[in-house]
Amino acid sequence: MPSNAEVAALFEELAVLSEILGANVFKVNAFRKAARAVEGLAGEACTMELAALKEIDGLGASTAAKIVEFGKTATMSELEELRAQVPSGLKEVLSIQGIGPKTARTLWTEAAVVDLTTLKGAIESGAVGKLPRMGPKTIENMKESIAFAESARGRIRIGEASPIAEALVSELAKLPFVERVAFAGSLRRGKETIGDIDILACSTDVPGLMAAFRARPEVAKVLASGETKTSVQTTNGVQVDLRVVPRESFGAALQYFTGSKEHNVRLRERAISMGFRLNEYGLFPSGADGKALEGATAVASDDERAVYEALGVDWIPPTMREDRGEIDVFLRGANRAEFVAITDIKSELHSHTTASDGAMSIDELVTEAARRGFHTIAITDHSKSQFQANGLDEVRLRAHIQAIHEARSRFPNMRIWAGSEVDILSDGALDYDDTLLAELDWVVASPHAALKQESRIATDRLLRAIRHPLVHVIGHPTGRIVNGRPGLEPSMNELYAAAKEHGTALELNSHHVRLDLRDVHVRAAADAGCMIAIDCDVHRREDFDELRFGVLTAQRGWLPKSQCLNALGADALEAWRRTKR
DNA sequence: GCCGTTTTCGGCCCGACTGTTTTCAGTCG
Repeated sequence: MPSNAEVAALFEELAVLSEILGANVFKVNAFRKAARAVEGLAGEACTMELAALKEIDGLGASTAAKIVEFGKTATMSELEELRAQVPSGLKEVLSIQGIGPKTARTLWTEAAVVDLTTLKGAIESGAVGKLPRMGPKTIENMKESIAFAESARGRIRIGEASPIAEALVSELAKLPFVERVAFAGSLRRGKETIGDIDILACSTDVPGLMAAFRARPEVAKVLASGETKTSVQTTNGVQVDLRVVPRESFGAALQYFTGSKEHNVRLRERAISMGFRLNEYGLFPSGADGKALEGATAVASDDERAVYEALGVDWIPPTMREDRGEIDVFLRGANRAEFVAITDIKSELHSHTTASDGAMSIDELVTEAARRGFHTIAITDHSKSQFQANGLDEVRLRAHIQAIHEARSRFPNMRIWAGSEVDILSDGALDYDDTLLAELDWVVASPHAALKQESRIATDRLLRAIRHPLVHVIGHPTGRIVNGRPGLEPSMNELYAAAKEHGTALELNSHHVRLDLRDVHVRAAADAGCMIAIDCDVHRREDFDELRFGVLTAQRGWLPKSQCLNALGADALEAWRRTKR
């Protein structure tokens, strides 16, 4: 069964192709809106009935029918027709900075451009220069953008972008003429990958701030520098944009530059319906004709929270600003769950010691967990099949269990569980027999090998582990690596249903290269009533710091505190553990 | 193509910037 992400990609393609063909921009937007609606869906779109699909905000008769058609026939006839009309290479032409749908269409129809190669040829031959609005400056920019696209690294992982952004913000904050500085954009929203880093600042000396920014040692190249915006490329290839705004607009600008674009569109629509206009300078009353009132004072502008509140909405966490229904949930006075926060996390349920491939001893690990304010730590070294990770055979595991039990007397205030991260073998069997598993306090079962299995086989493999009566948690359920490998692609809905039925938790592995479950999975699992364990899969001391990425992802998945194992108190968590023993 | 406590038709978010223009189209975020 095709995933929602696949269906969303088809609507996105539909949008791009119809855009190139010169379709009504609102129709194009409707396709994009449909893509987001499908992406954010809890259930699997292709299994839903036409009537149910039409009820979804952003889908209508036409888009719902396309989903049904795709579910039945694995094709979308309208998309196939568009694909037949537009050269497939035009999509890469459209992805070049500065080339939009109008230009792409003109290049194609007037200069026979069908991909990047023919575009470069048409520039060299002078054919592009003969087109309307194609002056020397535009062509020069186009050449640079092509070169950049051919060398660009693409999006980087949040765990790589965060340290760069935090270091820059903290250095800029030290400058005497900097009043406020913060990062915004997808980094603030906690997305798993980041395209570029947006930093927002207020300063009493804007030229001085711009100069100081350009002079930072991590800056490799200044891409552009004006009165309100400077763009640079850092030595590790990341683009950073610094935008300077008036102090009284900081809150509105922070809201605006945090996005997402789609969330902002919804918020502005709401502003209009309430007789306001919202932009990056503030929320302003509008006149009877809907236009901005000349010289009107902002209702809210310096404080981001006030912008939301003036629109009758409680402050929405940046992680949830994706136009997935959050504005309705945060309407003032609406009933909603308490979503998990990093301060709620009081246990680590997946960790490794030097017994397998970790860097800390049992005592070092427990000491660090205690220092972080946790009440419980589960020690879960690798099982025997993970020989490259020094996995424990039965004899070593029994000795390790003994050593963990002995550590309890040295840490009377900590609950220390003897556990294992047991491999889920390719057929779904576990790497130890049930007798040994029953001697453990805590069992995390994870797939490590055979991560390219066909979907049905992967589903059955994971279902077998979920149904196993001695398994507490399924660790990094898909085995994907962000920007690395796709991992297993099981039928997630079957996993959620089984996890709910058998009382088995699913892990959200916090490490920024894993983030597995991913945000949309967390949302669907939470809707299905599953319990989620947010774990750091600790190998080294600093791995505990990965927790923030796990919590950001959990918030992006709207995880209620009540469905997060690590947010339970010590006794409640103990009681949950015992349901499997 | 979607949507409706003004609407089933006629709207659909907003401003900055750039390069090309002689008043604005196109792109971007």
